[in-house]
Amino acid sequence: MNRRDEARAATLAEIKRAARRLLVQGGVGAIGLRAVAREVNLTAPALYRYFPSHEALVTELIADLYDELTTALMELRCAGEGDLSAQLYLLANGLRDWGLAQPAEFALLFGTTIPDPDAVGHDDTPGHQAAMRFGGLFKDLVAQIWHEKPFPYPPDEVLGSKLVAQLSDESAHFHGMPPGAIYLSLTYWTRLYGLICMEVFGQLHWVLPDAAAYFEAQLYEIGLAMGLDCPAPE
Amino acid sequence: MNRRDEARAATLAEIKRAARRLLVQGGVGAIGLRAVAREVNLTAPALYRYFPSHEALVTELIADLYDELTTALMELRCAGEGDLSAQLYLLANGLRDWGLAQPAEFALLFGTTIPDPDAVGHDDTPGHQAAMRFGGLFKDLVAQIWHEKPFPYPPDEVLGSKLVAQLSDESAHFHGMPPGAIYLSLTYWTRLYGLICMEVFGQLHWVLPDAAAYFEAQLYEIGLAMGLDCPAPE
DNA sequence: CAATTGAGTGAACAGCGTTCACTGTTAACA
DNA sequence: TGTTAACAGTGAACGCTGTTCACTCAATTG
Repeated sequence: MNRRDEARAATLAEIKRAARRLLVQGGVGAIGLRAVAREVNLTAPALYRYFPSHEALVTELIADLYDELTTALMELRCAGEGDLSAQLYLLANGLRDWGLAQPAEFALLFGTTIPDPDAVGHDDTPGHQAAMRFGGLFKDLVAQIWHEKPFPYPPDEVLGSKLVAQLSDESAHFHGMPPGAIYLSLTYWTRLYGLICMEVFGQLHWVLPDAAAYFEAQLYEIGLAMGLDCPAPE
Repeated sequence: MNRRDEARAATLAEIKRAARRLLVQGGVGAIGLRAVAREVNLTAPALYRYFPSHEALVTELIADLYDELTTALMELRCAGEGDLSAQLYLLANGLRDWGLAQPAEFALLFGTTIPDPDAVGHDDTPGHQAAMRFGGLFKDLVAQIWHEKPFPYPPDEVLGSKLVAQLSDESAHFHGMPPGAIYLSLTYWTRLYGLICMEVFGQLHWVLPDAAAYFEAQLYEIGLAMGLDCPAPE
């Protein structure tokens, strides 16, 4: 490790920290090259020694945030050792709290990422892998819940063959759960995920001024459906 | 109506059409003042005779899109005359199809709108009112379904007093439905809404390559829960 | 017919991402 | 140890953005 390499690593970390600071303060739009450069006492072109483009900087920031959120949630889950019900609550509330506390970061990860139809095969980007690790959080927990005490699930007939085929392909990621159980898990996941997104993005305030109680009720409902011993809300 | 006023109205409509064309082709980022101006054979400063700022242009475009989507869905609902189950399917699938067909417009309406904590009192913007009219679509349908054949709903005790209080405040918008029934309706709405958002924004492809079958199953489940006679999927 | 309103233009400003020629400093090799 | 190559960083510039301003010309009004 050269002295130059050390300086480089330090500067790179400082750039990321600055970018993140600007993101929190002023949203994605605030992450300008000149703004970041000013924050670390550099000029804008100097940043091109560290990132090939502005977009690359933001992309790397996204991957970092994903990793950070994932580890934070993993630690949170570890806090509820043994009690799977508590772990579900910790995970769901943890994600919600994180989103509500830092809407800008949350939006960067989960908001409005219109998929490029052309970009199909690039599943090896760090952002993609980080997203997969994040998704694994929920899959692992759900699989553990199911293997410990399988909850009832709809038979293949009511789901339709096309859906069952897709769910079966996902079976490996869900540690061998049957399609019906994966379907239910997916339902719960999309419910929580959609709920949090809507609340953070203000799409829920049209109808509910404070979504906390609603979220709690939904989480309770989902926990019950998974056969967990959940504390009744308020 | 002067000849000048006519020309003005025509130009304004043409500007909106051009902006919309650019939106469809290249997303929100493509709606540049110079790009729009070029499209209507004007210069960028000329647009300031019609809109106070670039943001105002986009905002007005949003309101227009809301209105257009709302009337399109209303017409779609009218197509399923009498059959409430068919109307639910038409509405849900209509919104989904609209979002999938025009992701850019969909993102503009429903994506990543981080609410400004300061801007609380401005509930009189055309965008807000358009959004309310849009929300009314689902509320009206659900209320009609419930009044025709009330579906079972959880008693107030299991929901918690805080949530019941909020739901009761919404009772007027749901044509006098009880809190428990509103709660269930809200659950179905957020499920559909979240599902469509996630699919359009590509957050569902991580786990399901084709979300059509999944959406159909969810819609079937929801229809059943509302006590409707729904066609079983495939 | 004269005065006024208003649409539209072209130049300009600050800021954006990005490129390029150019400085020093640091690391590597003879 | 001296020479050379690699590298961080700068300042100027390009084309782009939203926006403002002085100005022109046509249409409306009195």
